[in-house]
Amino acid sequence: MSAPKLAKVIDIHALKNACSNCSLREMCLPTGLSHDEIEKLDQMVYTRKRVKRGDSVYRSEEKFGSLYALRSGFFKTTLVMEDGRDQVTGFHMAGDMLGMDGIGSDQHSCNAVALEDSEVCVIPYARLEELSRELYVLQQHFHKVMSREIVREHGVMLLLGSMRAEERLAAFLLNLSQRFASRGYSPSEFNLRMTREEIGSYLGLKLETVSRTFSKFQEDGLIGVQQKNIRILDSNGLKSVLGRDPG
Amino acid sequence: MSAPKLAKVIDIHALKNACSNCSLREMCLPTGLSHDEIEKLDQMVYTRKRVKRGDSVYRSEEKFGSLYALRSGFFKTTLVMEDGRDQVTGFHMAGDMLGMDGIGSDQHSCNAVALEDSEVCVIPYARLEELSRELYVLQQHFHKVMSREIVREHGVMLLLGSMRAEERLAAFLLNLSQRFASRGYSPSEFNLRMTREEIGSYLGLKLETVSRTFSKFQEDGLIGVQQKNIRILDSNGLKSVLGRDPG
DNA sequence: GAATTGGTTTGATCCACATCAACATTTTCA
DNA sequence: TGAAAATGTTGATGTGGATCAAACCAATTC
Repeated sequence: MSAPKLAKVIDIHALKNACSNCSLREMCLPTGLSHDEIEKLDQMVYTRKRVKRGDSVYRSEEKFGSLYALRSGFFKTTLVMEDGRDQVTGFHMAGDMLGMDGIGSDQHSCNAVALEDSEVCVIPYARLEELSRELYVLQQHFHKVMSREIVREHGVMLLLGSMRAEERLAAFLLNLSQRFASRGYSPSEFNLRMTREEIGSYLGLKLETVSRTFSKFQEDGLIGVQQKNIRILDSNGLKSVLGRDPG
Repeated sequence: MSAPKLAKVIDIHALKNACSNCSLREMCLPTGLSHDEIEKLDQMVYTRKRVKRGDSVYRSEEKFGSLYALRSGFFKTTLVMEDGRDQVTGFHMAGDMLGMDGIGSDQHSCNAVALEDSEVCVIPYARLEELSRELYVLQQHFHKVMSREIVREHGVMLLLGSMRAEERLAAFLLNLSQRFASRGYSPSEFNLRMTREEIGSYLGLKLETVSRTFSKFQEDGLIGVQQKNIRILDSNGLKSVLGRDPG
């Protein structure tokens, strides 16, 4: 694992009205805000960072100062144990918010690593708190974003604690599919940005098990796999893998 | 599993200055607030509920309206899958905040069940949002509480995804011990409020494995177990179980 | 276009934990 | 108080996924 590198900082005042013009405004912070209110956001979100594949926006133990709205690209967040074992705690795509783990202790508690060249909007946290005291809708939306992160993690706990390998992978694929769909991409064909090992880490499985399970799903006609390219051929079939008797 | 029962509602205007006089004010919402500010909280938190063992403060799918500060007692939160499998997602004790899962979708996504007769303070969520726009310290503290819940869940994901049975149970005991300690109880002797099955569900293990592992720890002189009573005899020993080579 | 590198697939074997089963102990409540 | 129900312990056995090992494939790099 390489040392963290400095990501490039871009002044987006040049790109007049950052949030106002952003295609993600319906699924990001501006959700529900009026035009005038979004202009206030624009003043707060005044930098973007390019993050190259493999680099991180923040690392565990680092001082917390900002949240990051993922504008384009793909991230994983990871935790590392003292003995080196590490665990992927999430995969994140455009519109997702990163960094909320840092608020509670004023320092980050995981690493946010780009799985492809990405771009994030930097949201200085103090400014966000300030503005959300002023704009009710912003406050409300921010709370929802945090709450949903809690619920998402509940779901992962259910997956890790109660599901078998096939169920985990099916749930994973269906979740990805649904998230791509809600961003306007095809729910039935997409490219994985992460390796089998990263999928395994997220799902509490070894990479060989992930690979074998992909092959099994393919044999069963549920999906088509070719390296990182996934086609979902029978999404109902995948759904029925969940909660099915083993065997 | 019995149907939810109505918990008893108590008017705490009678108990003048609810939060002001509460012994938990240092670890609950009032943290960091001035005397005058706490008095504003008092106006917001105007009911308490007694919740009997086995009853719940809220259940999955129920409309969300309030958060609950756990004043005394002990809770578990659980998720239930369609096929009936269920997963304990957390154990909660005095000073903890329950219900934040409901904010994102305006309905609860898990069940909060009392493991012993308990008492919660009802915090109407709309009032909390309002007041936290007014009181910076309250806003800040509330955000920290949510963030810490996210971090806690990260920890559980690490546990479920990367640890072996002994490590999980050791981590569980150390966590409980530390939480009792921070509440002024003995970190080295306490009574479990949950069954082996509930521990197992939380840790992604079967109850037999939990029981065997307790016995093993006892043989190794790490803990003393007598049913629900736990004495931690060698907390460093327990710590060294974490991250140790299998065997 | 050969060689290297990082990732993936597949087979053979192993083991940690699940499952099944029997019994012991504690709690509940008639 | 005593019978039934719930919970906990322990042993014997089974199995899903881990581990070990060997190719294979795709993308870089020289």
